[in-house]
Amino acid sequence: MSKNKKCSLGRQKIPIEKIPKKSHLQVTFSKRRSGLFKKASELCTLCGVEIAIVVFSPADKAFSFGHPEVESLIDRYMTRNTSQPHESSAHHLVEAHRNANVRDLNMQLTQLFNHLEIEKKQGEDLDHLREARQRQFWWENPVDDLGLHELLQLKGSILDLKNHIEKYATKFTLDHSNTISSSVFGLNNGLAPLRRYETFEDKSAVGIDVDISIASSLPNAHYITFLNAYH
Amino acid sequence: MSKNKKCSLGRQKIPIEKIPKKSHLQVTFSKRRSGLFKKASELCTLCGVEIAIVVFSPADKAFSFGHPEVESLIDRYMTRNTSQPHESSAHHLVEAHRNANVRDLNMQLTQLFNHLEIEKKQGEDLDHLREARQRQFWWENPVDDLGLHELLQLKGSILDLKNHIEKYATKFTLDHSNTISSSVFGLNNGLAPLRRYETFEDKSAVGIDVDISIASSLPNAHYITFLNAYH
DNA sequence: AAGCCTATTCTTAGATG
DNA sequence: CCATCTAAGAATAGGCT
Repeated sequence: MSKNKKCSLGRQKIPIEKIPKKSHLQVTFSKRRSGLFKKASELCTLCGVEIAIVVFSPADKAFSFGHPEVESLIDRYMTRNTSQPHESSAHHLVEAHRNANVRDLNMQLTQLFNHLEIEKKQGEDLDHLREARQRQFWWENPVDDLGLHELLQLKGSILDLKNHIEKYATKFTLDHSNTISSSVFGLNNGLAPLRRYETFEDKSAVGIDVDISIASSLPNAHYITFLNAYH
Repeated sequence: MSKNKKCSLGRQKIPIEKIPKKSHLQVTFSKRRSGLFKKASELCTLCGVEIAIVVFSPADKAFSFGHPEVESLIDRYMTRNTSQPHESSAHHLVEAHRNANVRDLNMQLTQLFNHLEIEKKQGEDLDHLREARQRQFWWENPVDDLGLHELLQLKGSILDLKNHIEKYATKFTLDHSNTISSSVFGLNNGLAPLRRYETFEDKSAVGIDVDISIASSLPNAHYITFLNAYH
C-alpha cells in the first residue's frame, strides 16, 4: 500500500499482437485465460448453454474448461461435425469478429483455409471409407466382380487358417492336462488382475465375426472404425 | 439518433443466473458468444497459444471457435487427456474462478464430480480393454487355458466360414461370365464413383487379417478401436 | 507465480432504428 | 435477425508486494 505519487498509470492500451517479452506474456496468458474461462462460465449460467474450451500453451501444456464436462461435449461435437458440413464454425467465426482488425481478419482467413482443407480431407475420407467397405465385403460381391486371382488367394488364406486352428486343436488333445501360466500378453502392467476369459455362448456370433474380419487389417482401419463409432 | 432526454440508462448490472426472458437470453447469448470468441482470438495472437471452443446452444445448435482448427486440437487433447490424469482441468478450473460466487462454486463442484466419474469410467474402460484383448487372442492362448467347449466352437466357426467361401467359389465357376451391376452397397450416394477394388498382393497379410478378426465383433469394439487409434 | 491496486480500456445491457 | 448508441460495469496492463 504505497501511497507515493501516482504509483500506477493504470491500464495501458496494448496492440493485439504477439507479446515479445516472455515474462510479460506469461502473466498476460494467465490473467486472460482466467478471464476467458470466467466469461465462459458466465455464459453457461446466463444462457444455460454447454461450453468446452481447450487451450494449449506455447509450452504445449493443456488447460481446459468445460461445462458440463469437456469430453462429452467433444464427443457431441465430433459426431455431428465430422459427418456434415460445419457451417456454424465458419459462419460464426465471421460474425464473431465483425469488428475485427487486420490481424483478426488474417486469422479468419487461416481458419477458413483450414476448413477448406478439412472439407477436402473429409471428402477423401468418405472415398476411402467406401473403398474400404468395398474391400471389406469384396468376397460377398457378385463373383463376376472378383478375379480368379483373388478367389485363389482367399482359398489359400482360409486353408492357412484351418491349419492354424488344427495345430492348436492337436496340441490341445496331446497337451491336455498341462498348466503353463499365460504371459503371452504384455498388457497387464500391474493395474488390475486380468479377468478370466468368459465362454462364448453364441456360435453364430463367431460366424459373424469372421464376416467382418478383413476390415480390421486395412491400413486405415483405425480411422475407419473411429468414423463408424462416431457416426 | 434520437436525442430526446437520456435515451439510455447505459449498462445495467445483471445477476449471473439463468436469464428468464427468452428473447432477452437470445440477444445476450449472441453478444457474449461473440465477446468470448473475440477474447479467445486475442489470447491466441497475444500469447501465441492454440484454442478450441465448442458451444452448444439450448436449441442444441453447435458453435465453435478454433485456432488453428477445432478438430486437431481436440485430437491432441484426447490423446493426452484420456490416457493420463488431467490435473490441469481440475486445477485451473479452481484457479479460474478464484473470485467466483456461489453459483460458480456449485458448477465447480459439478465438474469435479464429473471428473471423478470420468476417472472411474476410465479405470473400468481399461479393464474392459484388457478383457477384450484377452478375448481377442483367446485362441492363441496356451491351449490348456481354453476349454474343450471353446475349441469345438472355434472349429465349427471355421467350418462355417470354409463352407461360405466354397459356396462362392462354386458360384464363381458356374457363373463365370455373368455381369450383374453391383448395387450391393447402399453407400454410394452419388458423391463419387466407387473405385474399383485393388488386388491383394500379399497373401500373408490376409493371414494376419484373420488373426485379429474376432476383435471387431466384440460389443465394445468401436470404443476399443477408438482408444487404440488415439493412444 | 499469486494477490492487490488503480487508471484506463473494453464489454455489454438496454433501448432504438 | 443485425447495427448502432450510450453509459455503467467489468476486465486488465502495469506496477508493487
